[in-house]
Amino acid sequence: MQKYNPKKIEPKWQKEWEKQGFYRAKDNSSKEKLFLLVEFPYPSGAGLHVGHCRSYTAFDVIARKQRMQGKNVLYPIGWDAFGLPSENYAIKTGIHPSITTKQSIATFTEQLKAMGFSFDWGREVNTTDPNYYKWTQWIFLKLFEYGLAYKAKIPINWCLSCKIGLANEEVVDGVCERCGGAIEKKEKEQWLIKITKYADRLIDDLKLVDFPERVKAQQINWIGKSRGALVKFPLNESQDFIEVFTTRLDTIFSGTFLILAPEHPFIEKNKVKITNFEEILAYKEKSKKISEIDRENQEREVSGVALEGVFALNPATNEKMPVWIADFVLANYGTGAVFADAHDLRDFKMAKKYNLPLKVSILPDDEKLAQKVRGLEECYEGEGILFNSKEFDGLTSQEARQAIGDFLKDKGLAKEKINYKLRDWVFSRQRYWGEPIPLINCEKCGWVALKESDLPLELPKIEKYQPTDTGGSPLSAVEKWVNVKCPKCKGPAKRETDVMPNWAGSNWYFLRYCDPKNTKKLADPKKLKYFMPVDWYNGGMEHTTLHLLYSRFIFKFLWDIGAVPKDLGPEPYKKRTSHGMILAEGGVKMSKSKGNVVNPDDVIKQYGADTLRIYEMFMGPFEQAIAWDTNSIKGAYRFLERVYRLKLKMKNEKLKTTIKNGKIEKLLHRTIKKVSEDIEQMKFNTAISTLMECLNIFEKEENIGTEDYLLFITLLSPFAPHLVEELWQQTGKKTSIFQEQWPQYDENLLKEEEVNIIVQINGKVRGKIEADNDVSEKEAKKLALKDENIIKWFEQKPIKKVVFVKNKLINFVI
RNA sequence: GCCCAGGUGGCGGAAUUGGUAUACGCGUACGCUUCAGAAGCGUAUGCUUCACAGCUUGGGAGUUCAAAUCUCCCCCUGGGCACCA
Repeated sequence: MQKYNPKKIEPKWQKEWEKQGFYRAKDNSSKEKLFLLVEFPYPSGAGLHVGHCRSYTAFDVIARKQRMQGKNVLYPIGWDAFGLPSENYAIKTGIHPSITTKQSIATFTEQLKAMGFSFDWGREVNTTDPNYYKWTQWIFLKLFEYGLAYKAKIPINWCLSCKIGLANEEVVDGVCERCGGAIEKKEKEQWLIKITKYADRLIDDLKLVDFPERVKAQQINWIGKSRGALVKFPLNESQDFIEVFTTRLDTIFSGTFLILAPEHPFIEKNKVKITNFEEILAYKEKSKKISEIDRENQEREVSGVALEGVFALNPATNEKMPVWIADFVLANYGTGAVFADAHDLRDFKMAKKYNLPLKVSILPDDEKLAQKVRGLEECYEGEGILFNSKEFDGLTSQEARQAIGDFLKDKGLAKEKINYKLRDWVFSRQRYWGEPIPLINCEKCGWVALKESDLPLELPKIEKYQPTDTGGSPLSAVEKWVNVKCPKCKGPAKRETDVMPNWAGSNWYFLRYCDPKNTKKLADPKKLKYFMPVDWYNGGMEHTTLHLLYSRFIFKFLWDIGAVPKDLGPEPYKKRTSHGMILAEGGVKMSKSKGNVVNPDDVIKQYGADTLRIYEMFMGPFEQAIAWDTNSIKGAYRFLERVYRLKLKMKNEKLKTTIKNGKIEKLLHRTIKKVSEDIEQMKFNTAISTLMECLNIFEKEENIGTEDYLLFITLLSPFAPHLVEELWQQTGKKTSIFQEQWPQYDENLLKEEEVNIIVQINGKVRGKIEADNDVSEKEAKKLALKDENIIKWFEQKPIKKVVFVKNKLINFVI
């Protein structure tokens, strides 16, 4: 007997499908389009991860089904290939990143093809290809042209021993990730992008898209919009003032001192007045060493130092306020200064510690709590009724914010202000393996953009990938490349040597898929108009804040300047979903160092790609993280083997195609409905369990017609495409299963003629009766009371009440 | 601290419009097949009990004829955000 042999059938059909070009999306089609987007992988040396296989299989299932439903599906793939691992590898070995990248891409391609994914390989993009990054650079020049890219000095994490700037993610537990050395904040010139200009739109337009609520919440949270006021605190005996941002203007009457961030420019400016300047400098030095990550530790005790010799005035009470510095006040949020009062826990702790004055101005409703608050036994941070606030006494916090705001505004001491947590986006990296920034710095003309015709500005080949001692990019050592003539005045000038961050290439790749070979534009507007927006974007949770935010921003910008057609609307993605991670056995993360990485190649070798696909779709809910279980793969393999054997069994027994089996027909229509609906809702695990149930019945049933069997395998085809194609063509079909129509179900065939009705007594299940569909209450009652097993429970007691649910149950209350 | 998701057999999970809890799969046991093993097939499998029956969806209370599903309180796990003024 022939055995199910995936090793033989899988490569055969993969070749055949590629030859036929089934999966090419057509640029011009009268069909409705469907743009399915998965996050393109970083081609690492480690090879394809089983996690990639999970999400790519999920969308492959949807793509295959939707094609069979008549859609022109665009399901593309590409490579997000700039990045640190290749560069670090180059530093270690001297092998150019372009070589390692090429090798990795070749491996990934082979692996993806072995999975049988129906990608449109004709549209492959690669962020490190000059023909691609030409347009990444073009977008940067547009940002520059529209004044959204600017250079500024900002503090970065500086590793003292590696002499290199680190991203926040590279600082682990306050020390350098690579060498474990100390980190210091250092000011450095960086290119920044004014994403803050789009903050409101990035919040408001979330109304237009279908993203999970938590993803929307994360985006909103990251942007961190808060409404408040800017308040001026005049300085004693001076015209000067300190400006403070607050959202709690209602508490201003309890403001008893001011706290500045240690980095606040006020300190340097008022050097002369401050009598304990040495002490201040020491504190500043100390706080420099505390990284952002350590600041997150709330258990840390509050600390601070007074600026001796300086006083401010509370604009509401005119009372004198000491001015302090403390490291819990952040220089880059608000104005880098706060007014401290009894209604903020940190301020409260600080006042207690250093014996600073405290005053209460808000009282809670709760009398008992109010008593404690009044006695300064407890810090009350909530809203309440004003107290100790002159004419504003008795107002609610909300009313008071408005009233006090108006009062101070009249005196010119306050104005409304909306503040954002979102910072402008640092767009420079002092690295090699990234897109060169296409700008030239001329002593006379300043920053000058390259002409569009001079793009792409190719990354020069170099020998040394190590960053320079001064923290400059490795490119800054390539003098021939750096020293150029100014495009404007032809005088001596220097290229920018920083490169773009990883995000640059992934911000807009979905646009390039619509028209990947265009040399004149980033993509033809006509093609964009047809394929965009992305109908459904799936990716990892780790990208739902930054990548999503950045790419939404870039799309909006391109939309604003007319680089993408206006009628598309301001959002690139209609719908976003996230897949759960695949963990190693035991629920820990897969990692090379732990040696628990599952290689998809090994699974394919042992069981075949179809088994891996079925297993990963069946293992659990798609959006949930789940641990790998080697044992369970067998179940997926057994299922496919049984499907294969059923075909053989049918052939041997010479079953005819004409068998009409009402029971099986009904089963199939129920299965069509459930599988079709489950796929669209990404409930792949229950879709497969429904198919398994169907097979279980098929195996027990003698009278299965070929037509029934073919319908069943059609439903299985998106999950196990190779096996089904093989079985399909073995029945003598000359064309591919994937040229077929997706089956439709008949509403009338979903109903059963007979139903089981549960009989309950006092809510407990005591039996069940078989009855015709839609049986009446009266009839059901009669049937139930005939049954001896049910009657015995009544024990002569009278029936108080009967609850009847049609086709489900009858409950007697006695 | 705040926000979100979740807690169901030995395991992954199903059922959330309130209406048979444990579908489907893994594992386990026994049997068939085999020289033997692997694979396969069949049967059983929530817990307690010889049985009758009772109990069971993190814990507690409540609403209801009826609760995994709804309400309240508490506990735990995972994820995100966070000295944000």
